[in-house]
Amino acid sequence: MRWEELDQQPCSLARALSVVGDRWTLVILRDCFLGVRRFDDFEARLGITRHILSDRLKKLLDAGVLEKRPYQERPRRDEYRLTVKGRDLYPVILSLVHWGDRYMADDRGPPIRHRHRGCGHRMRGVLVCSECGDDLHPRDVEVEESPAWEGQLMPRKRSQSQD
Amino acid sequence: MRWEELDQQPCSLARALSVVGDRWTLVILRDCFLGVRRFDDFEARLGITRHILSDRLKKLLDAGVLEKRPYQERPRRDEYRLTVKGRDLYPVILSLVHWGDRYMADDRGPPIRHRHRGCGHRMRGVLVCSECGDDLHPRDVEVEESPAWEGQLMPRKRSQSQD
DNA sequence: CAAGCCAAGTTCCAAAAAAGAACCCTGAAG
DNA sequence: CTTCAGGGTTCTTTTTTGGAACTTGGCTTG
Repeated sequence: MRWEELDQQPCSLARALSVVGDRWTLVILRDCFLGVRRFDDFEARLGITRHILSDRLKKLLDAGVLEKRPYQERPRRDEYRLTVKGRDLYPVILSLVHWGDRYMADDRGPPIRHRHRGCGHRMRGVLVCSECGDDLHPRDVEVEESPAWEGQLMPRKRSQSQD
Repeated sequence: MRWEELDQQPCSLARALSVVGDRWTLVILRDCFLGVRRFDDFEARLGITRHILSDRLKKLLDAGVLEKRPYQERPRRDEYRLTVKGRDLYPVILSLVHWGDRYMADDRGPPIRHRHRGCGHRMRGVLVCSECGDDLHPRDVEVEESPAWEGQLMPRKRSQSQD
């Protein structure tokens, strides 16, 4: 399968990755969440080539994850800002950050800490069930195919141990 | 910056992406969470070349996200399984799936539904504060540099509107 | 008024990674 | 002793990146 076909797969993960699944897009978005908005600032912070940066920003605009807004006229300059669609990627970013904090930190510990303004504490993001509020673990989640894709999604069964 | 240098960046997101940030790794892991464990099954389901699949599985083993376990002797055969480190990527995967469900679904709706065994309801994963349990939104989270990286992480300030 | 400068990109070329297909190895099984 | 299954590796062609230089429009400075 070629990368461009990924957004036609019957899988929301594959489709999401067709937007944010390449090597640089999520680091660009991390900077967006930190308040970076201008081309040169992205370039300076990311150490990414202008070529690739330009291409990725364009794709994020096309995908509706970022939008351009003028911050001055004459000369016209635009900055890149997260849309609502883009802001909704926050759980993805924060989950990745906490995974990195846990498994990839060196002896100096995690480089960034998060504090929740609501309660004032240092915290992590935790994934919970939208209905009952309990923590979610993979084994507690049952997946069902939507009838529209009957038979195309799930792995064929092998006799397999449950651990 | 070259891709291989990403794991030395003082940023947990960059380090996490040095493991799972390429085009195929997260789709491979999605299948792991669905119970796929064998080379040929991955190949058949993913439509990925054997070459790349082999390379990615090897990298996931090196990273400690997957492990090989024998499921028979004579001839010896191994399967790939998630480690605890790998299972801890579940929030990332589920967040991406729900983002895809919301923004990338076609008229047939999301291909897969999730049910929480704990409460029996169809649900989404929601990100909440580990301390107070409230929903997390980017604006409610304040980031602080750890003293060990003073000055290397945050964007330099520009006078900028807050929206 | 020419010479720079800044933000925001493009263009061009060489190097690296991915796609696609064919081939290899090991240990049964017929 | 030929075939098959599982689990890869090799080879060649396309695509993507990396790196650096060039462009464009409008200030600004001497």
